[in-house]
Amino acid sequence: MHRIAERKEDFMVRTRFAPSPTGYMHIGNLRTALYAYLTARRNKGVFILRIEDTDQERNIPEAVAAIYKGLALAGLTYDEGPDKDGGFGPYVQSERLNIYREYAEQLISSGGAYRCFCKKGDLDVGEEGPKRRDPCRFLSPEGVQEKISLGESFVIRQRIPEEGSTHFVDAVYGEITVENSQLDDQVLLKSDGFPTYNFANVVDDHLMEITHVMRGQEYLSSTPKYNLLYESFGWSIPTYVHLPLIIKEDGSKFSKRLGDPSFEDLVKMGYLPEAIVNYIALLGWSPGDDREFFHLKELEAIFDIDRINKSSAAFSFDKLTWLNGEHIRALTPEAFHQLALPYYPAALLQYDTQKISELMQVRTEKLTDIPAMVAFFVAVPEYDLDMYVHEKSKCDPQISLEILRASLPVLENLDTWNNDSLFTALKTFGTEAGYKTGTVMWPIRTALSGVLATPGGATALAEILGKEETLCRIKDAIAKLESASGV
RNA sequence: GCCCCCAUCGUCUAGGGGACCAGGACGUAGCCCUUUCAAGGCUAAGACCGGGGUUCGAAUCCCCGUGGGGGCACCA
Repeated sequence: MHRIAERKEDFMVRTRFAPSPTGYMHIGNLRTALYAYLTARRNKGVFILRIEDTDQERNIPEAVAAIYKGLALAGLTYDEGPDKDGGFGPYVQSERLNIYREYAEQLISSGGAYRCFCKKGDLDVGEEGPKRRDPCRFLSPEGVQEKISLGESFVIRQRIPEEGSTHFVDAVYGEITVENSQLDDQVLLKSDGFPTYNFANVVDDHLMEITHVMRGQEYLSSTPKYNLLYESFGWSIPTYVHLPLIIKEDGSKFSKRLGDPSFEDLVKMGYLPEAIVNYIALLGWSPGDDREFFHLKELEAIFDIDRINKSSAAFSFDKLTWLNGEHIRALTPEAFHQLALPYYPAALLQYDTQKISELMQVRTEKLTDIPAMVAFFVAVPEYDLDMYVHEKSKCDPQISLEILRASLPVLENLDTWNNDSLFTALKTFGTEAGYKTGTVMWPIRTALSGVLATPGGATALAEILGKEETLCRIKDAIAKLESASGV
């Protein structure tokens, strides 16, 4: 039944992403998925999605959907998975219970495992001293039979050798050796018949012919136990690729529970999925040259396990924000416009939003910044008069009033209303009146926006606002300046 | 407590015995450009955890120390 198909491509790289359904995509998980995906793609291999839902108490309904959604959002397409049979299914662990039971029994027969009748927590390690072996591992076959017939529930535990040490080579961390005496007789099959992760991952990775087991570094120390399992079964050991942790800049854990964003959260915060993926790729891996901007497709061509780092990496929102800006600027104007549109207030639609987007694209770092940046188009906010003070433009409220008054007829008489004609007209006006261009533009820009920074200068704003609204706002500003100065 | 892992600018990193008085990026500061702010360009400050070895020579190799992280569940 669960026989391994004879494959010609024995060397075919097969990687897997095996999340448990928690309801969201943790940043660390996303990176694990990404690296596994990239390794498969780079080697023309197969990327598999497997759902690890062996914890009955922790399963969240709908959580599997979040996994699909997350992967799709990131652009990580899998070749085999629950909804994409590749002949190695089922790809959901709760549907493989009979398989685990069968292999657990096999292990008991070969002596690699035994039944344990202790109650939960009985074997908890003490504060000090070597951990003691489970008494049940020494139970006679008769004793076991007796307890079974009495209906006592049991778990199946791995029988770790008393002597010796276990050694393996990790693709990232190199050689690792652990004394067997340090390893505990971990539970393989729980009393509810479900396997533990520790057992299921070994059985599945073998049956699914995973060549590169990629996972977080937190599994590094239990890997010797998995090796012992592989050995007990007589299976060949896959290449292990343990990934360094992702932490925060203060060195603490990056955790959803502690309020740190998940992948989905980051997207809601205005980051582009592609920028997040790009950034995540660089947390723990480097291409070897100075490039930092990558599209997924480019990563697929150059990602290399050999260049994965050992030490944990801190997640920097600053750098992600910068990279997000890079990705935004790399978008076509139309693509950016489509992304920006949902962030524009309804009232903005009276204007040429396409043009607004053109001005916004180079200035947007996060999509969520957009509403605040365009709010003035809809309505000029209350602002202080010293907004008209600008040293570099040699401007103050007095001069501003002069300029606004004088430029009003210039604008009123302008027939062609676009950025170029506006700029030419105002520049000419300034030259003739003896003002620097900047001195003319500052009060107008301020009058039109009421804010310190705008996407585009005075004439760009005027073009978008249109002649009528522009003149109206300038008159308002004149009135405001007049009432303040008492003139 | 025991075991395992890690250690280059604040952060991400390049570096795998001489090409390093350590390179790039983010962030920070300044300048240029300029119709505000950005973007772009230029410049500056900023690191090999400490101590021993090995070697003609060490950021690179070894050992010890220190610091940080991870693991020791019928969770993954």
